[in-house]
Amino acid sequence: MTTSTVEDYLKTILLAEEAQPGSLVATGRIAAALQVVPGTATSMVKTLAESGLVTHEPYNGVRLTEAGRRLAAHVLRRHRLVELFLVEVMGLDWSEVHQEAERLEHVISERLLERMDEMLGRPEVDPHGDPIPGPEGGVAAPAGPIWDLAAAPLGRRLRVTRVLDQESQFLQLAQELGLVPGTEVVAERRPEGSDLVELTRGDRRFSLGLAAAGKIRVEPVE
Amino acid sequence: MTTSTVEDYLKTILLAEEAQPGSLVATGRIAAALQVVPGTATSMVKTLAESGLVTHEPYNGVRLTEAGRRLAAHVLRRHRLVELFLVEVMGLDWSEVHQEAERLEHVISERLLERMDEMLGRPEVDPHGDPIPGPEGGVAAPAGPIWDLAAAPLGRRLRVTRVLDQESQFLQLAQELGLVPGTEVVAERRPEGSDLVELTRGDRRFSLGLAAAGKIRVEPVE
DNA sequence: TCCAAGATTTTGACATGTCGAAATCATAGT
DNA sequence: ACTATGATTTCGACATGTCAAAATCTTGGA
Repeated sequence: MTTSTVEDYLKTILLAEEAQPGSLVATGRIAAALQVVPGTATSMVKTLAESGLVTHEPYNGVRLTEAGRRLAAHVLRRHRLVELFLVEVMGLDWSEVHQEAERLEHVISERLLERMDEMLGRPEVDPHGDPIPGPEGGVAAPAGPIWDLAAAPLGRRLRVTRVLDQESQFLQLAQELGLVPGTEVVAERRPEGSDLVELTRGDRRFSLGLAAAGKIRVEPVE
Repeated sequence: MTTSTVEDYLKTILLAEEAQPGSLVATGRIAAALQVVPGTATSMVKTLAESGLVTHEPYNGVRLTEAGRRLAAHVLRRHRLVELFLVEVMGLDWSEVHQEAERLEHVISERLLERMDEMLGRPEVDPHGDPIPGPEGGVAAPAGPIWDLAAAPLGRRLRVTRVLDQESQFLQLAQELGLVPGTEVVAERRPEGSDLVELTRGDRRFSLGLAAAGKIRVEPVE
């Protein structure tokens, strides 16, 4: 049986690999993400390597094996289906489901997971727009260009597709501004040196710092 | 933070106290219920005693303190609300929810628990008829006589109120026979020395061994 | 009363996952 | 080409929860 600690490490490594495709994941990044000291991450990585879930190049980094990737994708599937379930069925706020899912993802049976998936209509994304891996671990590839509000062209109609931050504080802000997956916005201007972008949503105007804007993925409407 | 191991021990002790009100709980019973060797239960009991959750009379047994009882009741509340939720909302079979709840009970937040309670209409019993402790730990006291099918008077209309076994095999059998909380049966005869009771439910007749019959709680109808 | 059988506790050991601190490695900048 | 800096690894220690086996206690029956 894989412990929930192992599941957490694998999930973290998968997310880091997706953030930087092709490169090895540094043990330091794993340690930071899981809030443990670097030595702890190293020793756990060695354990994972002995179990054949990752390959470890000492002093260099780590990469999931096929078995590790499969397991990690399955944890992520549970996490994201649970998040969507908590929002859609239980009526919890999207800013508070991450933590809950963080614990539930380790104890949900296949059977219960299947029921959730069925109730939700085989969804492809969670409340934050993050793709939900299928039962076999694959994710639906996004079509079209990948923009965010810090880089998307000005003056075009854009639809929010994804919010890349799980902090409840940021999510509450995004919700207040209406920057949730599905809503439409236009990036009007990025004044030189201002480090922010001016947006309109319907007839509301507001601004967002570029760091925050970079966490809001969008796609062109039509 | 109380670990889920501690929660399991407390819950086990609470159930054992309820089964034999007034008497101390033997460490051996705890060990058997939790599938650990006796020495393990002893050392855990000592830990619980140091935390002020139980009082321990060495070689004699253990009893929950007020703090321990409150915590245990809360675990039981989570367990039973989750069971009911899984049956009512998720459509799982009552014979398979116990194991699932056994894990979920340790990771459900207060918030999610409250949502479940609300969705279910503040229920008082779980799918097996077991009472659900309130948020403060109290349980609704059953009114009237407490009978089971091994002892209930013959020839009277009886309503099943509770099934005292969580084994999925037994629960499946009970379901096939229609011996689930709410249904009506009559105990017709208990032939001398036969070790069984003959029952009717509607126009169906069947028999049940006394050991099994003793696990089916009933109350008189009107 | 005394003892044997059964239950309980004690003891020493182990697995897991963590930390702090020392040792080691990689590499950017001179 | 060297070195200082930052990242990584190693090492020893600890907490939790478990087991196996030895020691201890309780108690019913001769």
